[in-house]
Amino acid sequence: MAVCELIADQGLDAVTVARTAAAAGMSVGLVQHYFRTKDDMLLHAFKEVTARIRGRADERIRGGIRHRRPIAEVLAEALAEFLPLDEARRTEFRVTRAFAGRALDAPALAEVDVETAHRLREDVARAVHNGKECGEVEEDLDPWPAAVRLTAVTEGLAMQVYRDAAGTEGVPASELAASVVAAELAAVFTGKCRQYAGN
Amino acid sequence: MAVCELIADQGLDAVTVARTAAAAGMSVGLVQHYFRTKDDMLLHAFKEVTARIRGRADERIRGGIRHRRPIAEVLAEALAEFLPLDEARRTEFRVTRAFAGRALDAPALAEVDVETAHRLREDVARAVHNGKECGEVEEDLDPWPAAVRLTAVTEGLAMQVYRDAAGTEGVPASELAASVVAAELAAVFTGKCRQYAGN
DNA sequence: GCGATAACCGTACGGGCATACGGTTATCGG
DNA sequence: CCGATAACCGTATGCCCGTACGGTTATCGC
Repeated sequence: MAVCELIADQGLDAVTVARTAAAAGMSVGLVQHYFRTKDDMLLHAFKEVTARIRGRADERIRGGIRHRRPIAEVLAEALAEFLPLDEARRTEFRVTRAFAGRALDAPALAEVDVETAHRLREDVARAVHNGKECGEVEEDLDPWPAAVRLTAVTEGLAMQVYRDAAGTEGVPASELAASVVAAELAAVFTGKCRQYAGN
Repeated sequence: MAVCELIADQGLDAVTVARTAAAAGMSVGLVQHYFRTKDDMLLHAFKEVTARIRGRADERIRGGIRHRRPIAEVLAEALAEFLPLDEARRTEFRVTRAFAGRALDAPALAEVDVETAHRLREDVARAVHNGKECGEVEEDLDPWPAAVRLTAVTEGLAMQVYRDAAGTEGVPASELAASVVAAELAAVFTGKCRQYAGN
C-alpha cells in the first residue's frame, strides 16, 4: 500500500489523505470511497504490514516443519524477519514503530499491536514445546518464560540494530544481533534433534 | 513538566501549545517566551524525562558502588527502572515511547534517543567489566555483547510488560520480567563477589 | 527613580487538514 | 437496453493549530 511508503520515508504525521491519494495516483474522493475515515485507512495499513511480516515468519516456520529442520535453526530465521537487517525490513520496522507510537492512545491500533505480539509469543512457545518431542529441549523446561525471553531479546535487538544504523557505528550491532539471538536460542535448545543426530 | 502529563494521558498528538499552556496554568504567550517553537518545547520535555529515568538508574548504580553490593544485584535494580512496573514508570514509559515514535523522522529527537541507548549500553558494559575485578564475571567474557544482550532484553521486556497490562492477562508478564532479567544476569555474572563470599 | 530586561497576556492571521457533498463515468446482471 | 451499484473526481467548508505581534506588568541593578 502507498501509505506505508509514505510513512517509511516521511513519517506518520506527514501522512494526509491528500498526500496519500497523490502517492497512490488517485483522487481524494476515491480513497474516501474505500476508507470511510483516515483512521480506517491507517488501521488497514497497520494490519497489512503486520500481516506481511508475520506471514514471512510463518512461512519460514512451516517450511522448516515440512523439511524437518532443527527447530532452533528455523526459529533463528523466523525471528530474524523482525530485525531491520536490510532495506525492506528496515522500512517495515519504521512503519510498525511509527504505528506502535501512535497505538499508545489509539485503542484500535493498540489491539493489533498486542495481538501480534501475543501470537508471536505463542508460536515461539509452541516451537519450544515441540522441541521437547525431538530432544532439542530439556524435558522440564517451561516454554512460556523461554518464549517471553526470546521475543523480548528480538524486539530489543531490533531497536538497537535500527538505532546503530543511524548513529555512530563502532561495532555494528547488526553483526552482534545474529550471535546474540543464537546464544539465546542455545540456552533453550540445548540438545540436538534426534532425527538428525546422524546427518 | 506539564507536557509529560499531557502526553501520558492524552497522547502526543493531543499536545498543542494552547493545551499545554492551559495544563501548566499559563498563557500561550508565556510558553512562547520560554520556548521559541513547539518542537523546542517537545525536545526539552523529551530530554527531561529521559534524564530523570537515567538519573534514577545512575543513582542506584552509584549507591551500589558506595555500599559495595554485588554488581548483578545492583544492575537488576538499575535495569528495572526502565520497566513500567508501577504507575510512575508506566507513565514515563508511555512518554518515552511516544517520543521514540516521533523520533523516527525528527533528527533532534532521534539523537537524544540513540545517545541515551548508547550511554546505557556503555554503563552496563562497564559494570560487566568491573564484575571481573571482583570475581563475579568470567575473566574472558566480552562485556560488549553481554551489554547489548542485557539492554535488549530490558527494552523488549519493557514493551511486553506494558502491553500485558492492557491486554488479556494470563500470567502477568510483570512477574516474569524480574525472573527473566535475573536469568539473563545470571548468565553473565556467574561467580560470587569475592569481597562478600563469606557474608 | 529609572532604564532595561524578563515575565506575562490576548488576539489575529495564515495555512493545512479531514470530511461532506454533488456530480460523472464505467460495469454488468437481467 | 436499463437500472443499479461501484469506481471515481473536484471542491467547499469548518475547524484547529502554530506562530507573530503589540502591549502590560514586575524585577532589579545602579
